Amino acid sequence: MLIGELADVAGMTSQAIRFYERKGLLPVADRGANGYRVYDESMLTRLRFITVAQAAGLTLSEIRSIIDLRDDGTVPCAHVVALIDAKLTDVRARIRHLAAMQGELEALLEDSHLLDPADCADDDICHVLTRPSQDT
Amino acid sequence: MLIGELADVAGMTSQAIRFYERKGLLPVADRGANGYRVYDESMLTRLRFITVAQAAGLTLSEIRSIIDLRDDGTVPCAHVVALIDAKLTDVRARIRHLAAMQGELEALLEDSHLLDPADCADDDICHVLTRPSQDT
DNA sequence: CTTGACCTTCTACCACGGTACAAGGTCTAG
DNA sequence: CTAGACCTTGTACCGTGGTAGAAGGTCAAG
Repeated sequence: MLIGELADVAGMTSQAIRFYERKGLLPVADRGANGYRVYDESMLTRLRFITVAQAAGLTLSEIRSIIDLRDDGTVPCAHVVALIDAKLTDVRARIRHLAAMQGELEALLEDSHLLDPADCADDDICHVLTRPSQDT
Repeated sequence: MLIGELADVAGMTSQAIRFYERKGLLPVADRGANGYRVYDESMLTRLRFITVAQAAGLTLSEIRSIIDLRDDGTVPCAHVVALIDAKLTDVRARIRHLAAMQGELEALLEDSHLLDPADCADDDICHVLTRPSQDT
């Protein structure tokens, strides 16, 4: 299997596969007599793992840390659970942060109805943004 | 007022101010006889506006679009309201996306309790991540 | 034997918001 | 006059996950 075919099956581009290899997510590929990378089925499993892990919100370096453990002969389950746990904490924090921002944006929109563009002073740039923080 | 003093008052670094100038968020500064940038109070208002707008989640290029309108003599309120509206839609979508991810991560953690690391197959990399998508 | 579709490497680029450093000029106090 | 604290410019770098393009080698079909 050459890189292009593998890429098609895995639903990504050849460049992405080379990129993953460079990043250490894939073993350095075997080469054919012509220098072309040659793959077998097991590589597809790996690519699918990467895709699934990415969908779970893990970064490539986190995924790499999992793969490194596995390649070292360690069962990575505990590490994966720790990563997922940390990611969950992170996601919850981001949701809180975005929810706060959502509230602020809604308040800005709300207040903007009460403001007359004719009153928007030059040195304020725009009172829709500057009033709320100054009035509160 | 030189750039360092302005930076101190505005709570940012001199480099950041030069960066904003390069990005067109600030007018090209007047220079003293020695070539140093010289600022007056009005620049502080501008920097504060940038800070407030950033806190509202606007990007520097969005902030620039507001400032450009103001500098063109147009009252930017309507544009600002449109930006805030779009940002709100964006924030809501991101929250939905993160909430979905949160649910998936919680499910993965939940399921991980039922899995025995001893069963984690080599070619799976780790079943904590791969099982759910394959079992479902 | 040429055309087209592959493959190879290397390098640079995208957004985002700056930060860091180098090499130089300037100003003020002692 | 010199040290230290400013200022100037230009350039490169950080992380994230790739994409794009150049310049070349390879292979199968016609």
